[in-house]
Amino acid sequence: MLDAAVRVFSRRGFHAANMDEIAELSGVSKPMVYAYHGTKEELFLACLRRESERMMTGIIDAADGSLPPDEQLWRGLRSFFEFVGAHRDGWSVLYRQARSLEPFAGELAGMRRAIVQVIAHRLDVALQHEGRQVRAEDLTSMALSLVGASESLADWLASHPQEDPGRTATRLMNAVWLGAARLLEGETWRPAS
Amino acid sequence: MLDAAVRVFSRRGFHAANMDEIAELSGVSKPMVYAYHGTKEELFLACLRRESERMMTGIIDAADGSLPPDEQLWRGLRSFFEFVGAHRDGWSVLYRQARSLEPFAGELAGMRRAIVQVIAHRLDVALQHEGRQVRAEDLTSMALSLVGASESLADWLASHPQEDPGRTATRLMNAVWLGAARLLEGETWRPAS
DNA sequence: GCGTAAGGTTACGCGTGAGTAAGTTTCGAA
DNA sequence: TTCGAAACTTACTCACGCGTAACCTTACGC
Repeated sequence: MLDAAVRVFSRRGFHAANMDEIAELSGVSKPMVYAYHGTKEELFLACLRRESERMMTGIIDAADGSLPPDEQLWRGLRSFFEFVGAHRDGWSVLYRQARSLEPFAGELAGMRRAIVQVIAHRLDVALQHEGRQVRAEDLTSMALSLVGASESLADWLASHPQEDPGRTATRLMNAVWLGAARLLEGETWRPAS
Repeated sequence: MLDAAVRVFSRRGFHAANMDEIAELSGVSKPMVYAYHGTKEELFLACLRRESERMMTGIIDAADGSLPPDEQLWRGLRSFFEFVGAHRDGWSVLYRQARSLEPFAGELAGMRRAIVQVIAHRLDVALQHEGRQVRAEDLTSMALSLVGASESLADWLASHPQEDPGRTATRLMNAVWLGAARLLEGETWRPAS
């Protein structure tokens, strides 16, 4: 029943989705949907919570803290892309719908900030381990870039069903990790003008 | 009048925005809005077109093709972040609202694909100039990552008014360009497992 | 067999907001 | 001074879709 809701919300968007369609796709009548999940907002929130928990637990379990930093990062990314590949509709609800709808945007934004902070912290640990100190704001912007790049590739992956999530994760590692490694060596790029 | 519409759309979202509020903020009555811009969808589209054109012309003008690749990239990025800094509401409409609304998503997605292809092509030129051949799909994923990272930082910038757009652009260059440089030297990251 | 409660459905009330018809003011030309 | 059209407003219609009241039906204890 939540599956039906997630599908309709992802295809139509929160507002354009109507409860009758969700009910029909669930194979029950509308008052049943209300009986089980309350109002439309509550139903949407239930979808949101389920999908975000599925995603987060996968990532957290994958990125075991005892592994080396690059391995941690890679496993986290792979888990993320696997979630997107397996739950395209869920991803669409989390990323496209919830982020722009006022009652829900805050919750999602908070979750995203938490992820960014976790990644920034891991980067910090990795860099300190190599004896380098990096400003907090630079760490944050690196983490933000990484998350944004992941989201972008995730969206691409969601519309390319034949693609392998692991391959996508590897591509991103290549594009990002090596840049981080350079920074780690003290190299920086500066504008000429 | 479009300014008022952009503001309301960005704050409330397309559906929650109502024409009465837009009319009131414009300082005219509702039928006037309809007289000048047709239906709500047409009004939104007008906002979309204006904001996207502002953004695109800025970026295209900045990234003059005769400059060296890194300088081109940096100027394009700086122009993009300057747009976001100066037109937060416009950015919000383009990025948060339009992408998730069915009648408009296609147009925006097409524009974004075009940007990704342009960047991928520029990267290709830069790499070939250094004598390296890279698979088309790798170029695309690098460009997608770059665009996603830019969007992510743009969103962060939009909620940090005191921040300097140029600084944000420089940070992104540091995080991304150096990674590309490594790839350029033939180095790649591979999963251990 | 018969009351009753759990688990449904059908059919409606009602607010909201897009879009408009009809009326009003402003202002320039004759 | 009057006519008329352009520019604008007030006050409405009407569809849509959330949420619910009222009505069925199946199954189980007594």
